[in-house]
Amino acid sequence: MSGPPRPKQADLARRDTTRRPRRRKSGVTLRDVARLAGVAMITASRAINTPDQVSAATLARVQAAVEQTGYVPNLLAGGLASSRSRLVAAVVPTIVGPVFLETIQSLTESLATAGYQLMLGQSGYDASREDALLDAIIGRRPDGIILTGIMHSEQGRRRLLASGIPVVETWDLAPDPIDMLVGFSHEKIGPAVVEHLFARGRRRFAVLTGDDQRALRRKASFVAAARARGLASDSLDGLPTSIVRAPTTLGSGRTGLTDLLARHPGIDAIFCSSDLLALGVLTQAQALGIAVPGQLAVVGFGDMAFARDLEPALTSVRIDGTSIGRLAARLIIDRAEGRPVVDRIIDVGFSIVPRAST
Amino acid sequence: MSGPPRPKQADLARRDTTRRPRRRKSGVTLRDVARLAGVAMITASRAINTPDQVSAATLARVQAAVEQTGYVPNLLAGGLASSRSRLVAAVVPTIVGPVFLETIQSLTESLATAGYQLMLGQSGYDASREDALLDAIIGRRPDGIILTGIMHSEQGRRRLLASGIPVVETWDLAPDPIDMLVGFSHEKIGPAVVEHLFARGRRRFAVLTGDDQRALRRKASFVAAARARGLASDSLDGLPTSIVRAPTTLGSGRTGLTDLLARHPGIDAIFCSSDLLALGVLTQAQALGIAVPGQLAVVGFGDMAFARDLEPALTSVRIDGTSIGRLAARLIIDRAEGRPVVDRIIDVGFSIVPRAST
DNA sequence: ATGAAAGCGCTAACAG
DNA sequence: CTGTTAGCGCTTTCAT
Repeated sequence: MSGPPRPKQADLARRDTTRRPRRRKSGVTLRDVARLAGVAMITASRAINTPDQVSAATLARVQAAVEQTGYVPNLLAGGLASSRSRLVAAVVPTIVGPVFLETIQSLTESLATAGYQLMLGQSGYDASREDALLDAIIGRRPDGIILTGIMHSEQGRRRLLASGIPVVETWDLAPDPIDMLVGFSHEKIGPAVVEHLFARGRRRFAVLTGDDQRALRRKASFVAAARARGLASDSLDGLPTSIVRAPTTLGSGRTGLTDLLARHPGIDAIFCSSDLLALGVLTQAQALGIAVPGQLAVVGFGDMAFARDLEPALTSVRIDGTSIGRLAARLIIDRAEGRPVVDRIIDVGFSIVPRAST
Repeated sequence: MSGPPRPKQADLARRDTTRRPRRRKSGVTLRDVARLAGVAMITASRAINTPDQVSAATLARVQAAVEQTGYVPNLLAGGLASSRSRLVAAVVPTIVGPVFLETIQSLTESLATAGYQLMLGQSGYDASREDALLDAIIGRRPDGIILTGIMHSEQGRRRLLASGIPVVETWDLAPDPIDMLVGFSHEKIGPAVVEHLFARGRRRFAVLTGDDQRALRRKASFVAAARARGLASDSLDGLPTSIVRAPTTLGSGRTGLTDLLARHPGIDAIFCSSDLLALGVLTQAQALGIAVPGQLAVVGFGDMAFARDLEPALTSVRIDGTSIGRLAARLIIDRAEGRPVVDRIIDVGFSIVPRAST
């Protein structure tokens, strides 16, 4: 299996090295383009990246050479040389569950338009993998990191900080952001929903929620607001509550309603932590012959596209996920291009979209 | 605004250059780790990447140095040197619309487990951006590219081929794959659904479909199979059909049913090109007082999680998106690690999950 | 098991 | 506007 002995070769063409040069694996490089265009590599580079810095004639020759060779710049090499990877990382707990989809979508688009690519990481609900994920991300030296959802062990925060990479946290209004922030206050949502329901004559509230941190904070603010209105008892958690495992599903909405009704038959309004949960409640209410909104008012969260088309149409808390994505991308890009970032903390707010279900 | 004049500095510490060396932007490098551990860079590299090749004592020293410095390897540099980026690109038409979510999810997980990251690109429904996206992807020299959905201009195929990057096409069974393939036959689905409905006594079929290529091919195979059964007329398209714009929504399902019913009051079964569309049909049927499955049978596509929890539970064509993602990842990784790839074309098939709606 | 040298392909920093 | 030189941080190749 041993290869042929290395020939003691004629040294005419060699300088003073007996080593075999590393073989080139890939195809066309900038060197080839430059050679073909009859310019220096750096000139070819400028023609491609900053065409203004090059004469029209040169530009045309380089472009022709690119065309002819099918050259595609190696962004790994470019990134290494310039410390600008043109990569942005996004971390989501999980991609299923439609909550962050809009945000990822608009993020991808905004970034692509500016010449950046999105790298996607899922932190899962498992904290141990978070560390490996962070390494994988930081190791690629992205121009920015966008965090959606949880992911803030103190350890993680420190490593992000130490990396020096711009970070945007989203979908929340943390008291002490790592760097930049695009979000809204989960604490303000509960009171707003309470007022909405109260104004429509509801008095016996219940909550059906997933067990993730944000949803639980919305629930807490809902209960607190109800208590302030004198609508929550001091026993139990203050309000009839059913907590289901995240990610929430239509099925857990159905069982959740059944569960709540069994324990608290008198309720006349339910605040759900997702539209999917609310759809489950609607479905189960129909199956049980409970009139919505007649006997029961239902409020969702997220205002997914389907909410308006349900029967009855679903009242929901609307978060503008598209704006969140667009703004987060802008923050990162501004920072990467060296532009001043004016608002490091952006509150996109929320709204309640009133529909037939309340 | 001019900076201070460059000092004509003492040349003691300099060699023969008067240039200012490029400043190091980032922090800890392998050089620092190696120095601290008292070994050569390459040894530190081996300790990190191939620990078996290093003595236990050296390994411990390097690990300690890594720990102490907080070193995170620069994967851009590593990728450039080794021609292995450990990046895999996935192209989806759009991320909203839950069809490919499962696949992306399992792709991300499988890749992360093996030390690879996923880069996400959206081709949109716009062919002009496809080209820019391809450049952005190829430029990063990913170890593999996974295609879901459309995206095959002849031009695009050629560029992918020329790039030499492993490609996996998914969610289809193309006659002439670019490279590798994990999918199923859309053409076999129509006949299977026809048989399913026929066996349940349905005879007057209709189709409600999005206007994307795959859905239209499923529809065509459905119509052809119905015709073979003698259940399609030769007029029109052979069957009552309503085509809505992709991405499909609950709302277009509602209007689609209304539309179909207005033109063809006698239909007793509808094949929908997505579960969301089917949910819309169910919703509208309920609003119109049409009994499902009594008067109308409904079949969806995708078998989303919610299908089983609907009222009535939805019969749907199940595609194992998770398997597709896992298998696609394995193909890419096997190829990247130099393992032989045995099955370049994998048919994951499909199944019909019979539920109450038929 | 460890190391020295030579790049990977590109761009920053200067000098015309 | 164009070119020269020297790296970016890592791994390959060959040698010990």
